[in-house]
Amino acid sequence: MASEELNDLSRRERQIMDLLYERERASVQEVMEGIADPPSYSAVRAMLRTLEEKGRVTHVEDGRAYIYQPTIRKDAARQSALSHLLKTFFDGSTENAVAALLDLKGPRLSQSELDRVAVLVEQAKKEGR
Amino acid sequence: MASEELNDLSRRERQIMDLLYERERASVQEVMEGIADPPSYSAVRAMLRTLEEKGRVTHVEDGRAYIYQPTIRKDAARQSALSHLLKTFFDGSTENAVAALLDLKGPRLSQSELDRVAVLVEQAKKEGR
DNA sequence: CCGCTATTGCTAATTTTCTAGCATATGCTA
DNA sequence: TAGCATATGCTAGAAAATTAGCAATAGCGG
Repeated sequence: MASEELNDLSRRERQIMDLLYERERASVQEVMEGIADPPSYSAVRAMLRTLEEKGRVTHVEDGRAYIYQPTIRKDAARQSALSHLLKTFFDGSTENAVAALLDLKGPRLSQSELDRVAVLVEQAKKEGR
Repeated sequence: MASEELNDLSRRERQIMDLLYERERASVQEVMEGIADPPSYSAVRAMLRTLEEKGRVTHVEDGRAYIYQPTIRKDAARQSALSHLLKTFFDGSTENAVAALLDLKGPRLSQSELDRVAVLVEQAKKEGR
């Protein structure tokens, strides 16, 4: 049961998938504009076609234009990416990951946001009983 | 000022870098064994050489064998990866990311681990004053 | 010392990725 | 309705990634 997550994608394909997850959906133009050091319009089209063949994206038509979006839901992709990150960089430790996360934005985290995070942790504690 | 993070690496190169971060350091053999659907020994060697040319890894000799490790420190690479993940999947929201993180392991998170996370959040709150 | 094994240095070939650009269709506007 | 701008469908080519395998060297066991 092979359910690859972020493997088997080439560099540019991954860039495109990332953008599609960030934006939820996008036209060829938008994909191209959203990528740093962007490939040509033509190249983006070709890669979206490839991704569609691989079953990673679908498109719907909006007028003449195609709007693409990932086939795997964002929350599933998220879990998978997070899981991989945890394994690769945090030795599987949720605690370490949270620490890094809090560190990342440092003082730019608002008190209220931290409050909400605290609530989440409380909830988890209760559920874990 | 070009400080690429995880771009400009090919699929296999990324797999290798991930493994090196996970293990901190590894021989060619270990890299090969650590990768799912592994490339040949020869291929791994070639890619490690490429990565070294690109400045992403260095090696030291251990007897006849080379032991490779990333040039960018784990904590820096971590921050960068986390930052990218946050942007791509969590709309930049630390809160959402923590929620997903707590969700990921669900009930398998120990009370004591949650306690330590709570402490981290408390600290962040104080520092943010 | 001799042969065996594991390792690196290379180079060349194959496969995959990435790109360009032509042909064609569709909607919009004057 | 004619012309323009913007899309897609293709196909072919160039560039990059991936792989294989030969030659040479170093250590080790007998």
